[in-house]
Amino acid sequence: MSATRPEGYDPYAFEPFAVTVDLAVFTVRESRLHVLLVERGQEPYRGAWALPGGFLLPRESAETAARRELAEETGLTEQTAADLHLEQLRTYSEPDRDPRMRVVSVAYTALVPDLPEPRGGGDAAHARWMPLPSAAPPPAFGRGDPPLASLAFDHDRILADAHERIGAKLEYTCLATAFCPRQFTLGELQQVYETVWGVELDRPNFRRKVLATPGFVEAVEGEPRRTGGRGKPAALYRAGAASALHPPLLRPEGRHQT
Amino acid sequence: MSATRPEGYDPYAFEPFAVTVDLAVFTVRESRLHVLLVERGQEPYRGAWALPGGFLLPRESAETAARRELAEETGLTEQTAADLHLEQLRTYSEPDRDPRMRVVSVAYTALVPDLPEPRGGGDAAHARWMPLPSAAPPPAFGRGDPPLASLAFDHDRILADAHERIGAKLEYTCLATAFCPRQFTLGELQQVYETVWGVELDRPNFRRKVLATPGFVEAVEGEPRRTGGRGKPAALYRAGAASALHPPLLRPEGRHQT
DNA sequence: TCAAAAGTGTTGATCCTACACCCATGA
DNA sequence: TCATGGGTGTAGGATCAACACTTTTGA
Repeated sequence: MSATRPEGYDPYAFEPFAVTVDLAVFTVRESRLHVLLVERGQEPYRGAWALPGGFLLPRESAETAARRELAEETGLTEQTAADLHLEQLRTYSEPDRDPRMRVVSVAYTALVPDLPEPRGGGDAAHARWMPLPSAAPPPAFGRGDPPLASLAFDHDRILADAHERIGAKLEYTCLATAFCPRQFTLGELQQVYETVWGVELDRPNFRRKVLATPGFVEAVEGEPRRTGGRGKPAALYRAGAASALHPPLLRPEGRHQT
Repeated sequence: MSATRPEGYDPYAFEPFAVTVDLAVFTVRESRLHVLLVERGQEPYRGAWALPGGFLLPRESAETAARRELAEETGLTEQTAADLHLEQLRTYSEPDRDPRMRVVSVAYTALVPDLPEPRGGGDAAHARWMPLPSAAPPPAFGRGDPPLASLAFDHDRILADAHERIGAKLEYTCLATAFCPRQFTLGELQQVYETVWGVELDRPNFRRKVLATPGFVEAVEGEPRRTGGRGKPAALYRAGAASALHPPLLRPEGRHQT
């Protein structure tokens, strides 16, 4: 894809690349951030946990492949999975990241509401939601932190990058609602922030901030109410049309560091 | 790269993918944002302008390939090019983005100071700095805007994505300094913001904001001074160690929109 | 002496934080 | 009636935009 390609370039002359997608699928349950992992049934890394993923089909874009894998691994229909938040993270291409052959992987991050236990559509028999350490993720833009766990391939690194990214994106986008069910209370939305960031937020201020941002959430008309346990029932909201937060909702530590 | 790979997977059984890197190299000169383009010498899109780029060598990561291409196209030594800002943008993998074969491209964004005219190291005989329309780029998170120009392949889209990304990143990172030479004045730094965003900023406030952010810039000791034309000579600074801006430096329009 | 760019000061508006306080519900 | 979570109010501090003003240079 360049002016520098030699005239008679033959794609078969090079060692072929395989292209895969890997998914970091996050959810919030029981005030913990969880990621969807699958247990590998074969070498290499047999028995190790890995991010779900798979090869691109011959006429599939990475986006399409990621959406397909997401549906497969969560056990949802493609129809339902089409509504889930999915975004490209970055591409990993170190030559030896897979010991067998040259594999370039396009990693995606998905945010889903608390779903029923994954029942794989065949392949993903050993899929599980794994809680992440509840410590706050490293502040954005710092690399080189140690891996969180010990996953197959370079999936520790991918997971750490994804974790860091969503923490940063909560600051200046509305995507926290992607973790919530169709209708949710402001308390539930606040829990998402507190869980992902690992901090406590002031409820009155959080409420004002969210409601003051046009398009972040919309009140649900018929005033049904609902409770998270006991206490006063809360008003219900659904996600609004906005995607960016202006001005951003900064992490409390954010304002005291470099 | 997944538990779903069949046991006897043969990479040669699939149509092979080619993997390339494409570079959106930006610079600021004469108060205009410029991008480095090359003229294609062969079909398809012969005679059209395209982003520089090329194939991954067999044992090269995308990052390494991008760094190598950056050095080649700018005519700098690899040594010098190693200091330039280079970051992954995203990966483009639509099946028909190249009419000849299946090509997956990892796009990178590079920010460079105002360099001498590119004298390609052989391949890039027809490289040129092209000014971008001086209108402000679309605010972050809005997609689906019309392409800026008419480049080969899907390079319009890549360029638009890169343009949008750097506009957004100036808000919450320190990377505006990547556009400046080793030593620069605050006036030059402000010009970078004004050029990329297409707005005018208040000089006193800009100055205070930059100096109040620890690690953004460092005063150069021996008080040499320098002028941008006429007027009072300005103090010189160099880039600091910080990479993130907390709190961010928001675009003026940013605070009045959704 | 004038234009142009650097740099300092000030003021009023706005935003944010940290609270205090009341409301509605289940046990 | 008490504990729990939802929701409103408010005062002080920090931040910021706007603009006036001084300084230093080249022409």
